[in-house]
Amino acid sequence: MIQLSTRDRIIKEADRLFYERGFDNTSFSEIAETVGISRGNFYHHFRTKDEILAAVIGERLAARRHLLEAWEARDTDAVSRIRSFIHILVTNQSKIMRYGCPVGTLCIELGKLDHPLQGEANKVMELFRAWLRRQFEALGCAKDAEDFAMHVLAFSQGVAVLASTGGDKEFIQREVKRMNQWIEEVAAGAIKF
Amino acid sequence: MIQLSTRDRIIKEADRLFYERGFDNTSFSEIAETVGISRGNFYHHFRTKDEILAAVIGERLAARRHLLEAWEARDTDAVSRIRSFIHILVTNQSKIMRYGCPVGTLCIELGKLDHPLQGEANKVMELFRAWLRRQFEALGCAKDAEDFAMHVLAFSQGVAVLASTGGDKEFIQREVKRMNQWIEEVAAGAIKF
DNA sequence: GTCTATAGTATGATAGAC
DNA sequence: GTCTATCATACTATAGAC
Repeated sequence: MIQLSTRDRIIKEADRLFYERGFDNTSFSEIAETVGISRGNFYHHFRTKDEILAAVIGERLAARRHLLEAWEARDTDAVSRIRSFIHILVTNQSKIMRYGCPVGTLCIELGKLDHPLQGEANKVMELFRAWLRRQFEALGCAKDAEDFAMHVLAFSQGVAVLASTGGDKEFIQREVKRMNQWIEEVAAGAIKF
Repeated sequence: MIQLSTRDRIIKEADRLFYERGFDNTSFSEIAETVGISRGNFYHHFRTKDEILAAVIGERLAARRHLLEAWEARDTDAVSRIRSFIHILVTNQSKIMRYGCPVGTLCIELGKLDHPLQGEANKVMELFRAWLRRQFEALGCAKDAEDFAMHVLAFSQGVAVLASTGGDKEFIQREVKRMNQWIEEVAAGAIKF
């Protein structure tokens, strides 16, 4: 177990707080307090709030990239890979039921704030979309791969939103089952549109 | 054209600003400025920020209730009614592509703020869910009506999130078409799960 | 009902000692 | 690298004149 640098500890806690409480609603004081350093020290590592947001988004991008690569290495067929993606909803069930999807909620918030880093946050969604698209292409859905990728993404976002506003575990599991069934039908060539 | 009272004008503008910029990110000054009154006068009508949020949610609840009643009066069959619900995505296309769904984004934001009025905001989602459930029951899906209602809600939320983070008009229309097709299959009894 | 003035607090951010 | 001030600003909210 390697000791994280102060900078990395800040990014880690900011990441968590931005997710759980929202970016705008999280203050420097809160992050500093959680990390266990003073506000002044905080500014030694990050000069502005946008700087730490950029670092958090960068970290999220890298983490997701690694995750997708790991699935690509582990799962040999495209169907299993897409199922791995969908399974995030089950793996992160309890957090999603409380705070929704970290990617979707940040994109939405930055959009409303008209924040300059909105485009950066959207890149995480982009990463998923492009990866899913490649999987559907590998499945032979050349023409519809983009459409199918967007459909899977929209599905996962919708489930996350509803799970965090009154949904229960069973709801998530039912929807995941439904989506897995849809994937099977797509793979079998049963779905044209 | 009846002249709105100052109170109603405040609610109307606050509703719009909460949707477009978010609740927390909208200040009293901004609302007062938009309405064209002073901050002091604002406090004559609403004493706290939570008071105006409660009024906005109450107004939204009433408006949606009327909308659902109007559809129930206009559309005689359940399939048409559910399609009317789905069609909101097309009707409000341009705003959804910018700010997402007013209902979903407020619920998510209040959740992260751990706001006391979170439950009130969720009631709007609840209203949709119960209405959709009744439509599916009328369709003869007694056992699965709740599941199907949640599925339609999740679908609409997912499309709204993705449309506001890189989606285009065509994406919304493709998904609406896909969902309408699914409704037809449910009505025909082709879908069990 | 509408206004001006102002209190009190929290925030993002800086300066400078150790 | 870490800390203790400190600043300027924006915000919610109140008091009181007209």
